[in-house]
Amino acid sequence: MSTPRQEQILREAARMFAEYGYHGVSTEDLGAAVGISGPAVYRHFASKDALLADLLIGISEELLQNGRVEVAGARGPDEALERLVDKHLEFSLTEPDLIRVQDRDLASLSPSDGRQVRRLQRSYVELWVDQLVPRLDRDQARARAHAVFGLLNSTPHLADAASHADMLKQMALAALSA
Amino acid sequence: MSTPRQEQILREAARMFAEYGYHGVSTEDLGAAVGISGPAVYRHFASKDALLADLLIGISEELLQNGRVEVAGARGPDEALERLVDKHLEFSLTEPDLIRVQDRDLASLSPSDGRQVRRLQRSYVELWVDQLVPRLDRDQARARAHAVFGLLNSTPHLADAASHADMLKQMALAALSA
DNA sequence: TCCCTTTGTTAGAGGTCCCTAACATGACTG
DNA sequence: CAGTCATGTTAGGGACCTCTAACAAAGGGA
Repeated sequence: MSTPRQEQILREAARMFAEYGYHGVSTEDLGAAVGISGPAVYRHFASKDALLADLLIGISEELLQNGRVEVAGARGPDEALERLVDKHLEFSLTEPDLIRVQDRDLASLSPSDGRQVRRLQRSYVELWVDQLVPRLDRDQARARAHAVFGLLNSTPHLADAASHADMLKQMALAALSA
Repeated sequence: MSTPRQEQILREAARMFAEYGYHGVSTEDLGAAVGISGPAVYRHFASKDALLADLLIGISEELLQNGRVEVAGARGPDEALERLVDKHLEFSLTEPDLIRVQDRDLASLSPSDGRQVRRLQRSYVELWVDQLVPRLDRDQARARAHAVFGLLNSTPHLADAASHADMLKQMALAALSA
């Protein structure tokens, strides 16, 4: 389904999109990053749009899938929230570029791909909201979830984010319970 | 120093850059947003780069200036932190577009403008860090400050952020004390 | 009244970008 | 060994983008 070359291009694309934005990176840049010409990228992706869609749909699906597994494995909402925080943090520590691209270049997707990504993201948010409803109404819960995402997704701004993982987890849990 | 027309263009530019990114908005788009042609924008700004620089330097200076005033008016670090949270939140509620553009399109600035903006941002961070050092070492304090910025800057993702201002403040304070 | 400044217009130069066309080459496969 | 497929290459078309040039019109002194 996905060749090594494709994965390689996607990884470099994530890095460059995170820094310069989708429109700030040319197909020539993308090819050069993996040692091929610009047009050769089209042997592996139908279009630059499709490449971005692959990235964003992939990350959205992975986040949602991870989240569902954690919630299913938890005994109750409190444990579920702690596991969601752990998993989300792990993701944002290992893939800060993808985290950054996801909310940065969503508007550059085609309308149909944009809808799909937003639908996946909404499902992921609702997963968190479901664990918060025992204590809050859904509207507050949604705002709280987004705020915690902002906190956990701050890792791209940190030089050595991994060394602060524990602290970020404690901050997130404190914010969830405030 | 700054004409009404310039302010008008800057406001529309912030809105469009926040949504599509600097490279995703053309000078024609910028002009059209205020009812003039694309080239007419150059009667008010030397270049598209200069326009972005105006935006980013302006917001960075305002944040830093606001922060300094709050810290100077506080009796101690705890009160200073609460006032910093209040002011930052007020800013991100009234100017979500600028908040978004600031960390999104920084890489599109000229090297020299980029340095200036990063210097201002660093000073702002250190303002927070200074209030946290009684309890933490500077490295942890910096990570904590960035995480709280992420939390407070989540307002662009919220439909009706203003109605959750109180909750966001409590979350931020809890995260600072965790 | 005349001229200068300000702020707009359209035309277009020069460059970049996405993507296709046409061709090359090496590895399988019958 | 001939043919096909996968994966590269260079050349270039057509669109768009930033910015300049050349000109117009309106307002405000001297």
